[in-house]
Amino acid sequence: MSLTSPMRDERTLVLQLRDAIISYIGEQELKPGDRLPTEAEFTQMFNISRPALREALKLLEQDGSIYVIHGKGRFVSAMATLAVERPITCFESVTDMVRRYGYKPTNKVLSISEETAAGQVQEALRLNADTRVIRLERLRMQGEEVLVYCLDFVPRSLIPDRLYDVDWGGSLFDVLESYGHRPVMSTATAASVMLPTDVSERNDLEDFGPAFLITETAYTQDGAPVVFAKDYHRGSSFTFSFVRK
Amino acid sequence: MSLTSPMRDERTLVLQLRDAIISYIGEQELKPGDRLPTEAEFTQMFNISRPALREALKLLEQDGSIYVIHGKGRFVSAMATLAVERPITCFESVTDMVRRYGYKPTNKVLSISEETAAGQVQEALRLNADTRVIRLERLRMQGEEVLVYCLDFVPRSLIPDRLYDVDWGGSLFDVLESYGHRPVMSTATAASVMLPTDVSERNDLEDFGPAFLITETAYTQDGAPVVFAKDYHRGSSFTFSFVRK
DNA sequence: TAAGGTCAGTTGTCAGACGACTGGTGTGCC
DNA sequence: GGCACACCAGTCGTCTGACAACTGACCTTA
Repeated sequence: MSLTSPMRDERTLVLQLRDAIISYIGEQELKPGDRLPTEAEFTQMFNISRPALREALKLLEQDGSIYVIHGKGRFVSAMATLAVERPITCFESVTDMVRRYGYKPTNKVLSISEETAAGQVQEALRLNADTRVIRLERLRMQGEEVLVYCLDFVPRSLIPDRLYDVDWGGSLFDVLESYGHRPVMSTATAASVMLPTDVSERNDLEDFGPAFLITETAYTQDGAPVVFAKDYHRGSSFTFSFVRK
Repeated sequence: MSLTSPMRDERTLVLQLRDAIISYIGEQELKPGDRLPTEAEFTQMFNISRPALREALKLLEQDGSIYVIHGKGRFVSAMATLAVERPITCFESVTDMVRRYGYKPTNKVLSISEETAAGQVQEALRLNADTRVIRLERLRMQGEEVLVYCLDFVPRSLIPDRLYDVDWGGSLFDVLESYGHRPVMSTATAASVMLPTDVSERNDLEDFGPAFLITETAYTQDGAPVVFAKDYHRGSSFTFSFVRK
């Protein structure tokens, strides 16, 4: 059993190993509680050194796929069989998320404006009291049906162009990336709420029903907050999955 | 800088190291993008070997707290500063979760019965068509207010006692643990819904409002599903946090 | 001046060794 | 015969030392 197809160098050996072990568990149809090959067997199988193998195994231990008993061996854990395709903990844009549900959404910009950061927005984006932010209000539609009502805030300084020169109809993350502020992760909270009455009245959304609200602050790789968002997902159209451990 | 207070052996060295590095980042007030000490420096600092250190660093890489550039060094990532206290991805009983929100909940058993598994329940618990399950319906109350409406299903075979000999007023997980079926993880989905009308009518919950529904299948360490649950959390009382990356 | 080579610093990988823990086996004592 | 204990093989935990590969800066040279 070799690791990479000849020409593929790709990533670091340890990550390849980790995936190879996952594949091995799948191919051998190992069930939770089953014993894994020993370190010695794995190193021979993949023809790699023990430290490299151990780093890969440690990764699997950390995410709970396997567990180890000193002096006995390593064993498949329940987690290994509980792969959720695309959990809520995966960072992605609303646009991509909606598409994944099989929708072909169109975006409708309700309003784009500039204002002074305050309260929740100011705090999340770590701004001074008098800092300007862009306020973007959009609807994600599937045909005539509103799927998500999105309210985004971005520090004005990140986008030095005129507001009307920017295409707000696509993914906000793409816009930010084009200005060198690509968000890569976020902290978020989820709650179940009704749409704010002013929003539902203005947009004829009285029948929107219970909304799945994700309040999210997105950060760049170097830790700078670049977006504060409140996304109201139509409850009857979205279900979010995840693993708890 | 030593690792453990003298008498503390506790866990494996690598895990101690991981936490020590996290502490180091905190103490030195390293910000995202800052460079970490080299492997050589760390091994001297903690007086441990390089393989052990590398395993610890790999763990931090995996969860995104740090990133590495071959030939340059390791750097603090944004994730390191985004610690969420108790994310939704942490497996815990509804009882514990509610307590964490500062409530002192009382449990009210609405009904306990036995029925034949079917549909969603049968599928989640991987049961045959004619298998018996326990159906447990409860309310978590704070004073007179209902916080959560819980509907649980457990394979009958896991609890060989008479239903009325069991105390269902506490954590269901505790009951299962006492029979040797402690759940340790789960797969779950979250959605925003209204309470089923029969539930709200029977329990006088017409004003419950939008509910945060967590549909969860819990598993033991060896991968056996032991609980299928639908927990309707009062939307105005609960917010769930998590990190996306 | 610009292109290229060289070198120190850092991470990636390898090899071999010994310590620590687990479970089973066998022995000796009662 | 039964029980307690010592021993031993198997496995994971940790250490030491070494070399390869990559990065960036410096130096040399055309």
